[in-house]
This record gives sequence, structure tokens and C-alpha cells, in this order.
Amino acid sequence: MKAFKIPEATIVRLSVYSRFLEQADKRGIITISSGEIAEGVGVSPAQVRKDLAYFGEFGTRGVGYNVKDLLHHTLKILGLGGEWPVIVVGAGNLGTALVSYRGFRERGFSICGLFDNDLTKIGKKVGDLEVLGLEKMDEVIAQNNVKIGILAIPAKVAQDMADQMINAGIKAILNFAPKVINASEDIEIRNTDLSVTLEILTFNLGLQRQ
Amino acid sequence: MKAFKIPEATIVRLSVYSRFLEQADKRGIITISSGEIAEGVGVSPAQVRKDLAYFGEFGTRGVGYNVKDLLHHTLKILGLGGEWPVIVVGAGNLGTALVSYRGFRERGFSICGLFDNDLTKIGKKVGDLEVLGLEKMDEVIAQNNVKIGILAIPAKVAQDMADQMINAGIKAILNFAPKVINASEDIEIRNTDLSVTLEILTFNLGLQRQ
DNA sequence: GACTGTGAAGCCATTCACAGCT
DNA sequence: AGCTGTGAATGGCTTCACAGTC
Repeated sequence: MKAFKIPEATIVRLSVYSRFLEQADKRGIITISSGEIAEGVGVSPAQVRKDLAYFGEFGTRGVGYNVKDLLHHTLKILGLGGEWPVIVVGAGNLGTALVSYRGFRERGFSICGLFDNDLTKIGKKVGDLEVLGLEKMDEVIAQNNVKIGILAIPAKVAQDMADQMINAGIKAILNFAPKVINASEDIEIRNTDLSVTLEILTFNLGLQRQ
Repeated sequence: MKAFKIPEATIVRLSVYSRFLEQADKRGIITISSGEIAEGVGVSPAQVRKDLAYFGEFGTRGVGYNVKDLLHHTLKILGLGGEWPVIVVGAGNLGTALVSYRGFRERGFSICGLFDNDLTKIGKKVGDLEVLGLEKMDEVIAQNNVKIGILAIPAKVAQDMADQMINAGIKAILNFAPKVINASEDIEIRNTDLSVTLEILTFNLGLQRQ
């Protein structure tokens, strides 16, 4: 690995390239150019090359990139290829949907714990997972060496649950609660507020109306 | 409204400020400074002021911003305040979770149609919505003047469904399928791939390990 | 001829620092 | 004294354009 400061936007795109390459590979495509990738994912060819160049020289001048080879590299860069155990806190609609979400499994994420504090939910089955009480969280995290947690709970309790996760050893949190979560520098937090995404749409719809 | 080109990041933050102000208002706070907002949402005070300044002068020097007033302005800028009818295509786990998601209702989004092509799902009830066949989509969009559609379907059919939505009059799409959707310039598309978000986490976890 | 890899240029967003108001 | 609003400075990402390679 070369440089130190890689733009976050590059990582996001790399993840998108990676999936695109997966599809290309499935279709039997052997070689692909930066232009073809660019067209497939909606960015410029130069952007694709720049992004990949952060991590090495994967292509052949005059030819392009070998799909299988580049796919392998992108997966490795993203830390994929193995299995990442993940826990989900919140067994409401969103939480249970995430547990069953195929996209996670396809990319190597396996949900190994689903927790809630609601007694009416504890013990229920979601797929082949049983909803557990929060007191079981530490144990599950330790046993499976879980580093990634997903929060699918109301805003009010989001910070508390994040703290509890972090205490138990979680190093990265994907937060769906509509509330910004704070934690120390060494914990990676990503806030994905679904309403915010819709509100970008309404903002732009508003501009069109003028 | 002043300038023309507003950074997208500004809109994202504006939406976050807006929700933060909502919470502050509920707690009875009358006046708030850029520093307090900044701390609450994890950005710099200068950033808050710059963002707001794109849209007008909402504060009072030496004092700060009136919470209710600023909240009202942010909602208006984002195109909120009324009701936005929204349809969801895909009545799988994610689709049904989105239909029931409270966060949408709280910000003025109301799901008025849920569609699927799976005969075993059509007719089922999700909350007080009935899953409809795709052939009913045009009618629902027209009747409710729907401009926003959400895609919660497999990657394979995502582009087709997007095209069908656009033909029926949809102007903005929130796509959860792990596939980049293409459409003409005047259609606003936002791709929210849940795995991509997790993969940013794994990338950063990878860096830590070194 | 085709396509990658990359320094340089251009562009855009964020931060700084301070004038202006209360 | 406190805090906003903003031009200027900085920093960072993207695009350009071309040398290098097959």
C-alpha cells in the first residue's frame, strides 16, 4: 500500500467498482478498460484510473485491466474476501430487514447477533437468528470477535447503545438512527440517516420547480 | 434564494442541522449559536455559518440563531413542511421495513404505494398498505401526483423498474439496489448501497490493523 | 492505435480571521 | 464581550493532457 491519505470518495467508488467488476466477471468478461468501468458506474475514466492508482498499478497500457485480477485487488483493499461477523442492535422493522438482507451476505458480512431490549421481541426468530437481550451482547461480541455493529434503533437510545457496543469491543458502527453519534477517534462511525437521503431529493425537486 | 451552485455536502448537513434544531426546539431551547449546533452534529462552527449563509442571513450578531425561526427556514429550504407522497417498489424485507419506517413520516414523507411483481406478495397487507402489482403503479403515481420513488429490489431488475417509474412521472429515485442506476439529467437519482457503507468501515478497520 | 499511469492545472469546499452588529 | 457573516487563504479532489507501454 502506497500513500497515506486516500480520499473517502475514492473508497466509496472503489466499493462500487468492486461490485461492478463482480458482475462483469460473472458475465465472463476477461478484460476491461477504465472507460468501460467509468460508463458502468457513472464517473469519468480519469477518475477510475486515479482511484486505482492510489493502490498500485493493476492495468496494462494499451490493454486495460484483467477483470478477475482487479476484482481480487479491490476486494483485498476493502478488507473483504473473508467473513466479517456483524451484530445488529434493534429488532424493529429495519433491524430485522438488515438481518435478512442478502447484499450483506454476498459481500462477506454475516450477522451473528440481533439484540433488543423489548421483552416482547426477545426470543423471537428472525431467519435462523434469535433476538437476544442486551445483556447477551458482550458475550456474543467476545465469542465471535465482532468488530462491526449496526444500530437500527430510535434516536433517543442510539448514543447509549453505541457506548455499550464500544465498551464491549466494537470498533466500527453503522448508525441508522437519525442522530449523530459521538465516540473517540479510534472508533469508526458512519451515520446513514435514511430521511437525510430523501431530503436531498426534495431539495433538488424544489430547485426544479422554479 | 441567493447563489446557484450549492455544495451537495451543504445540503446533507442542512438536513442534519434541521433535525438537530427540531430536537433543540422540543427541549425548549430558544436561541442557539453556530458553535452549539456544530458541537451537536460534529462539524466546525465556521462550517455551520457558511452553510446557512448560502441561503440568507438568519442569525443575529452577538446573539445567535432563533431555534424556531432557523428550523422553519431549514425545513423550507429542504422543501419540507408539507407532505411528500412516496412509492416503494419491492415488498421484500427492506421494502416493507421502509414502509413502516417512522423517520420518514416524522419528516413529512408518506408512503402511498407499495409494489411488487411477486404474486405471493401481492394482496398482502403491510401496515395499512396493500401490496399492489406493478400494473397499478402508473395509476397510483398519477392519482397522488407522486414525484419520489424508492427502489428496494434486486440489482437485476433495478434499471427496468427505474425506467418504469420515470415513464410514469417519477422525478426522483432513492435506489437501494446494489447497482448504479442511469437516467436522464432531469431525474434525480441517489444510490444508497448498504454494503458500500459497511465496506468503508472494513477498509478503515484494515488500516488500523497495520 | 489503444489504454494506463501521473504530474500539473483547475476547481471546489473548508477553514481562517476579522470586520460588523447587538 | 459575544457571535454572525464573509472575503481571503488554504487544502483537497477532480480533470486535463500527455508520456509511457503494449
